[in-house]
Amino acid sequence: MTRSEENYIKTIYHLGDAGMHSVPTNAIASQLKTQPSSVTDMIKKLSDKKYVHYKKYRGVYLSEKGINAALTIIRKHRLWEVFLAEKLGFNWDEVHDVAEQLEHIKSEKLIDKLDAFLNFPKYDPHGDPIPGKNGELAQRSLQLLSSLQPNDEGICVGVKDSSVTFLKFLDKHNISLGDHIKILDAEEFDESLTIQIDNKNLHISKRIATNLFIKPVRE
Amino acid sequence: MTRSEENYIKTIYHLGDAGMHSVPTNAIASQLKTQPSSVTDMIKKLSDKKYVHYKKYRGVYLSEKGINAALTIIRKHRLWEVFLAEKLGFNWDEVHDVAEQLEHIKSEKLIDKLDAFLNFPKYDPHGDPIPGKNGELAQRSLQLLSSLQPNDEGICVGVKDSSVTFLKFLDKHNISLGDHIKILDAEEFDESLTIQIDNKNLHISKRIATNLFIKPVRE
DNA sequence: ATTTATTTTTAGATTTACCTAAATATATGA
DNA sequence: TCATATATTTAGGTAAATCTAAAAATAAAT
Ligand SMILES: [Mn+2]
Ligand SMILES: [Mn+2]
Ligand SMILES: [Mn+2]
Ligand SMILES: [Mn+2]
Repeated sequence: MTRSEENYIKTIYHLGDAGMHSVPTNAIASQLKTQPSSVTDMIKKLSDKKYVHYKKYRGVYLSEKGINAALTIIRKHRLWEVFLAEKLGFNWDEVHDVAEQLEHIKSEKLIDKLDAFLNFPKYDPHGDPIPGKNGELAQRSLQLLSSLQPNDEGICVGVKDSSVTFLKFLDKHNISLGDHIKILDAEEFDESLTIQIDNKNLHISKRIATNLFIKPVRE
Repeated sequence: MTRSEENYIKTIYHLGDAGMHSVPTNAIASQLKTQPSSVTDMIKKLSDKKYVHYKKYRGVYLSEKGINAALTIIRKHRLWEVFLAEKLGFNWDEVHDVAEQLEHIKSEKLIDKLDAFLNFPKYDPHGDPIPGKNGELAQRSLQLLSSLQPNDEGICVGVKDSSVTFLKFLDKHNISLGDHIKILDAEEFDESLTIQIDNKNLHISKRIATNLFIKPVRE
């Protein structure tokens, strides 16, 4: 698999919700910042190679083979992110771009050894689950912070938006994964929330609340 | 710089003895397993970009810019080799191929952090010096084992041939870098040597002796 | 100094991953 | 339903890095 093929497969996986539904050509094009015609070309190649199912004008979705390929790349990407953050001291907003390169290194042994070296982590620095060697994905019961009610409590376990700006915003307000969060008040007007985090009170907008994953804890 | 350009620069550096003298087209072609005509094409590009000095039919040699580029790539290659061997437990005959891929990852921050994580190593697993951030190369006084006389002693600090077969041979006979070696006897007929290593006596052929670097120690 | 052999370059193709512009299919909405 | 808007594909092209075959330059050998 070429680097380009890998990037397409990964993109189709993410856009198609883990290979569940089909993905329109234009969505892939805008994600990869290429022209739709380039996507059509590549889709044909991936289809010939049986990574995707494709019917003209009907979008693509990943085959079993394609899903496995995607999971392998995502596994590598996320393990490298853990390495960069845990071992090299990168901030969580810096790991993604470098991991985009490292994910294409071809060596099964390297990934297995890296996995062991990192102590078989289950989640990456953004709280996303790391697929196992055979593609197993940890599934957690988690909800968006925005869906909680006053007095609900939980642990912050992931970010939905992992853009640099959002991650830097969280840093600025001292919100990190693992933090215990309790909803103190919900403002009906703008759906903003007052939360208790790290024993301090914080008022956050709806926008923020819809991008933080919480694992609820029984009071 | 593209990956291909980097590979050419690195090859020219090695074949031209650290950029000292010029390198014939065919040498580059056979090293990179490409056709001489492909080399000519690339050389023209590298010349346009001022990485090499080139006169038709006269071979190429690296410019100052080219030497710096080469040292950067070699620095990355060797740091990754140290990482693979020291941190991930790769054997020294397995690190090179993976490092060939890792050396092309583009992130200055990554390399600086990796360097620090590894505790600023001066040599790679084969005893080759690791260029510093500004291209400084440690120079040691070292000679080939084959050049020593009976009763001379030294520390084994590097391999000249770092092919998988030679490294595996050394493993088999328990020869590793850092070992103290003393010449017991030199056979004039076939230039083989009897050496004391690790308190055991070993008889080695000329071929072996010309591929081990020794740092002599005063008796 | 010629001839012959070797090395290197040129000329012209090929493959991959892109692109633009035009054609065509699908979706939307009056 | 039929016209219009949008999405997608086709057709034809480009740049990078390769290749083969042929031409030209250099080196080696008589
Ligand atoms: Mn990422
Ligand atoms: Mn991530
Ligand atoms: Mn190496
Ligand atoms: Mn090495």
